[in-house]
Amino acid sequence: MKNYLKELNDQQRIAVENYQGASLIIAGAGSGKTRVLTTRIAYMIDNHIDAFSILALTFTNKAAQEMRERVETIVGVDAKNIWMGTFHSVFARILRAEAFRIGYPNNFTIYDTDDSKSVIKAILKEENLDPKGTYKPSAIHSRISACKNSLIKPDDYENNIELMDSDKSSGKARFIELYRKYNARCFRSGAMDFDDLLLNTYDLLNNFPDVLYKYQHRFNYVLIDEFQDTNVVQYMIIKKIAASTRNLCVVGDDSQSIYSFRGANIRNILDFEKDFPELKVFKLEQNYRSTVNIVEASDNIISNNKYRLPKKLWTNNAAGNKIKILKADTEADEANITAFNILNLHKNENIAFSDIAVLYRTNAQSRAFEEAFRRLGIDYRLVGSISFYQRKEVKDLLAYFRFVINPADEEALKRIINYPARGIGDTTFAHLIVFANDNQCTIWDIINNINAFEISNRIKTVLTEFAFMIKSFQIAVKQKDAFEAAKQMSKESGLIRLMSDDKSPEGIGRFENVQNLLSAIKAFTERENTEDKSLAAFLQEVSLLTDADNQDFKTDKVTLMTVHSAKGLEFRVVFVAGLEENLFPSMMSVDTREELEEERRLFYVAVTRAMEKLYLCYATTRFQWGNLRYCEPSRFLDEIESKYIEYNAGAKQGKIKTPEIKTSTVQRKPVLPVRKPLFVNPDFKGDDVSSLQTGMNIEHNAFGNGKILQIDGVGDSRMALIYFDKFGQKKILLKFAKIKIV
DNA sequence: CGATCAGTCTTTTTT
DNA sequence: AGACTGATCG
Repeated sequence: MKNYLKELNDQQRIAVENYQGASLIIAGAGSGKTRVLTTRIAYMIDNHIDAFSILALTFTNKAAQEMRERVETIVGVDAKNIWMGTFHSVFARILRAEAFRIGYPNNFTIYDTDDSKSVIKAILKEENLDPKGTYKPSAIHSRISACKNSLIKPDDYENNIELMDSDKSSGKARFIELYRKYNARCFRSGAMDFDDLLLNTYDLLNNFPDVLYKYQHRFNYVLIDEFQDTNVVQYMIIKKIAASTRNLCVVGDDSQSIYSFRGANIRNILDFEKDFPELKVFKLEQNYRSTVNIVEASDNIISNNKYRLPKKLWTNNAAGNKIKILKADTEADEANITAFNILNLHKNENIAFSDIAVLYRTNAQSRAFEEAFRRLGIDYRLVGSISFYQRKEVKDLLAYFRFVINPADEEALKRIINYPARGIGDTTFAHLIVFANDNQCTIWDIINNINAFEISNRIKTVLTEFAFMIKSFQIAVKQKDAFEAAKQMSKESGLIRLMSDDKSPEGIGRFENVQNLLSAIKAFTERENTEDKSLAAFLQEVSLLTDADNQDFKTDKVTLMTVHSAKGLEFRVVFVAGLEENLFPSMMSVDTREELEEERRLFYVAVTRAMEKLYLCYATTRFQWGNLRYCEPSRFLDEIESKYIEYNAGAKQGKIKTPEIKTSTVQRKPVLPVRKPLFVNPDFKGDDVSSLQTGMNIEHNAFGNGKILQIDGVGDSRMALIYFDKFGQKKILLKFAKIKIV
């Protein structure tokens, strides 16, 4: 028997050896899931399975990287050839090769949530809808996202009477229209949002048999980590890819499913059993991570959930310390008590800071801890929801790169066109959008033909200079390597000067971030085993990185992060903060059993991160929206049997007061103007525009029938003034127009 | 067009 | 309390 197999227990080893066919590995917290997955892959390669034919999908980029390293230590360089990554990054890679089939440029941009919301805001503005009323950008976005994650496209949505009716009755009748317009706008910008990466991959496999064939035959073995957190599209995609070989191995723990708000669906596990009736089920129930107290307390917690697969974790580890409950007066007090305990652990028990984590429900809670830690000189690393690449100054420079690579990218253009200030304000940009809409072309097309349009000469000059600069950047990107091109753009755009002029502490921080971005590009171009070192490849990679992917957990610092980002990690000591009603469980999630059970699974995840010591903290008062609130201890604390718990003085007797309920201010409903939806006929064939003359009756691909009132200009600048029956008078640049003579 | 100021709204969680 | 928006003025 191979040496690495000897290190496994019987359940683990069987799960490794049975790599053919469909497998469901139900792996409890701390049961050696990653070890099984990596050993299984190594074992496959040892048994002459071609590394190129293995696809392994993980939850984070970091997990993929670590898994690759671990496989490599067993089987060597072959591990480099395995396709390993997150759903999003692997599919983005596939789409980059195949995007042309669905009408996208291969250098398509990936829109992050901010970009998506900004697109929605722009649409709401054009449609004169109130972004604070019924149509909140974030609400629209999450609804669109939910649709995409459940494979409901605009046509499906419109045909679904239930959805349409519920929109009507809730006053959101125009949602479907916004959904379509949002998609159209992204498409026109050559951009895909996170959900499109999944949906478009699905479409690709579904609509192009040759593509499906190609990937089915390329990936003979598919492995999925954290399967409980996959959503419908993700499952549909892997089902398609694995359909011919049926070698699909999924690993997961239903008790750790914490992403249903993102469309994750525990039902995938049930569907998997139905779709692959031949599957073998393996259960990993021995916990190697935590003490008896922690394992049994976590079992107390999770047994309150009704919906779960039967399994029982056990451990051979020591009984360990009791779980300590810390009661604090305020959030600052909570942070101080935590900091104090951390210093004690560090001094008296010689526990490294890097072995300690503070976990909380919401990112906003980090602040108090940061302050306390700074005051007491405790080094910490903050894993936030905003990654390095989402900081404003970094995104600004990235936007230059994005736009140079994909000049259809409107969101990028919006960021850079007047930054640094060039005297191109909102009004001008709004004009450009109107011109682009009228001409059914991109804003970049308009800028390049700006002389044909009615706009002040000052603006024309500035825009022409801008276009000249962008074109010089485009040449740089073609001729130089990613780093040199990036350096040139950061200088010549004026961004560097803008940053270095700002001598405030924040300004210096921003300047450093931009320098760090350039260093990251440098490192990217010098990296081994990355074949595509273009700036475009760099952009794609960083748009899918999370903050956790960027952290190095090796330096000796205490880790601060949300429970969500702690998934998959473990620490010798864990503090779970803010265990109060309306915070953990969240106020938003106590209305239904399903939501509450998800909060409980989240708490379960938090507790099971701890190896040796666990502290559960709560405060009796907390500042929220500038108001002091009284807090009740979390109901979850009562779910742990008292024999596993040790209270600090008076911890259990929290003051119980009903929190004040903030009454919402009555908002006046905006008057909605009527606007005709625009239907663009994709199959429309225009006549030769040079034959057009004043007085002709014509048909336009988007605006329908009209009459030419006037034509002026020559060459590319030739424009027609047209009166449309449905849209009134418009000035249209003939270069882009699709017009038929009637 | 851009800077400043007042008023509004915010909190889940993330690829 | 702090970020963000929109209105007003230079």
